[in-house]
Amino acid sequence: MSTQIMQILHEKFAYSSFRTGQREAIESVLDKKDTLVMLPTGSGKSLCYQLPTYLTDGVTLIISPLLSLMQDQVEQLHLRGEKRAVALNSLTSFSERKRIFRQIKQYKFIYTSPEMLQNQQVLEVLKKAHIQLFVVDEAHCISHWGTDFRPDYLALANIRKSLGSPTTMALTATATKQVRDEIIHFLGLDIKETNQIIESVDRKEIKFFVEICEGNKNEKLIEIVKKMTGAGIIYFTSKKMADEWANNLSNEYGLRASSYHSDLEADDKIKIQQQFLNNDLQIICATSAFGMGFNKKDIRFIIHYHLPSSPEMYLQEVGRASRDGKLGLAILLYQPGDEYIQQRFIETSLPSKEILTAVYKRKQTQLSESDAMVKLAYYFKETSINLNDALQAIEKRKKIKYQQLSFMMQYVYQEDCKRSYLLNYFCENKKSSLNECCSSCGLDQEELIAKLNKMTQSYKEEEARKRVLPWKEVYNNLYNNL
DNA sequence: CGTCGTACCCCTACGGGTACGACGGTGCCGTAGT
Repeated sequence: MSTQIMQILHEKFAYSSFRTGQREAIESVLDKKDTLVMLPTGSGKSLCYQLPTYLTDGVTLIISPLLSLMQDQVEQLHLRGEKRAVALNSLTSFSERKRIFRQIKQYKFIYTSPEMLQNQQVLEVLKKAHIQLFVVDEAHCISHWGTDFRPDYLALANIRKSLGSPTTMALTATATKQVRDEIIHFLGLDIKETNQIIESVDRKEIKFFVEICEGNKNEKLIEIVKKMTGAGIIYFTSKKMADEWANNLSNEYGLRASSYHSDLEADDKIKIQQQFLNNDLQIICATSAFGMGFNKKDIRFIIHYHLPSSPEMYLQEVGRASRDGKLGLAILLYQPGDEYIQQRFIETSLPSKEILTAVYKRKQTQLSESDAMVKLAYYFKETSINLNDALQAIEKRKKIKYQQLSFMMQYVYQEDCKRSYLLNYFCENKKSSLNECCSSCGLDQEELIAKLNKMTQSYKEEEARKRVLPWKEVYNNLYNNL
């Protein structure tokens, strides 16, 4: 088996060795063990399910949170010469869907959404397909989004069961012990039998800073951004602010900036990502909509204008910097009162007592079942025998969210090592004694920025060296100079 | 918290001031209607 694995790695993926965790994950599912894999972003998680797919009969079903992610993965497989990959979602045309249904058994990789699996026709077809590996990509979404605004994520255990309980693999980059337990729970896996492959969430190359502002946050943001020459993301908690700042930075300060949030059309999202990748844009002013599945190697700074909802969110967003393994800067700008937005989100994102009561009393006339909040209420109804239990469960959820928020507040005011504090949340200890670690460890921001800018400069020079003039251009230049 | 929209007031006319309340974020799918 071992030589077979290496052979596939070489032939299909053109790699000669594995990165940390990959081999273990692959061997685990080949051994038919349900597996939870937590590897840092950009460490090749898709290989963990793609490779074993080639060593088994049958189909691998991948549940993915975003349409763009599905399209991306399918495209990459196609480019690698794997034609037996397909995405089954709302973008699939009726005729295409019919064709997929007809030849379902011929595919090796089927990508779909949790919502799509609620469609009985889709499920019936998949039942016939002999799914041998059930994969949940970005599995923290089960816990984060499922319990929040995409309740269909919570139905995956039943789906999995009705597909004959295939070997299951959940992949994520950041999940606390609690979130990992929830993933296992909502997939209907046995916690003792599930093999967990966990790597550290620490990204040593990213340096943490917190700036506590007293009414001068805007000036502070400008001050920092003006110094930066490399690529960066500024995260906001409001779409409007993201738009305003993107305009402000480009019109007033001549920076190449654009905003990114859920109001954008899919085409524009792709366009902006592409421009950022090509360094046609230097700065993205984004809401939390930006980043999942996005892989730009040389992002040098991540600034948070608003307070993130949790340490997980913060590490996810910050983790988009420094994929090249070189230095990166993470700055959180905090102004007293910033936590109120998050508090409001907590208070309004769970079903109210009124909705819950209506659901329990089946007063369906006033309820639209497509409403995520109502669906979530139904979920609480299914899992709690009576209304009081459900209300208590909701209170418990709220409490967890408040704990996460208060952890971020403590992070802001933490005078000891910021990194250690974040790692503690993930039950990890800071391994090496990093002197150059964070603002609490006495790291100098100016010096770091100078280093980052130097790095960006050498990147640009390298790119310029690589850029050899195409012969046509050379010819035209010569011709024009005659 | 900060911002923005709306209702209301004043009391006669269209407009300015203010007080109060609402809102801020993440994505699938399907269906109605163009």
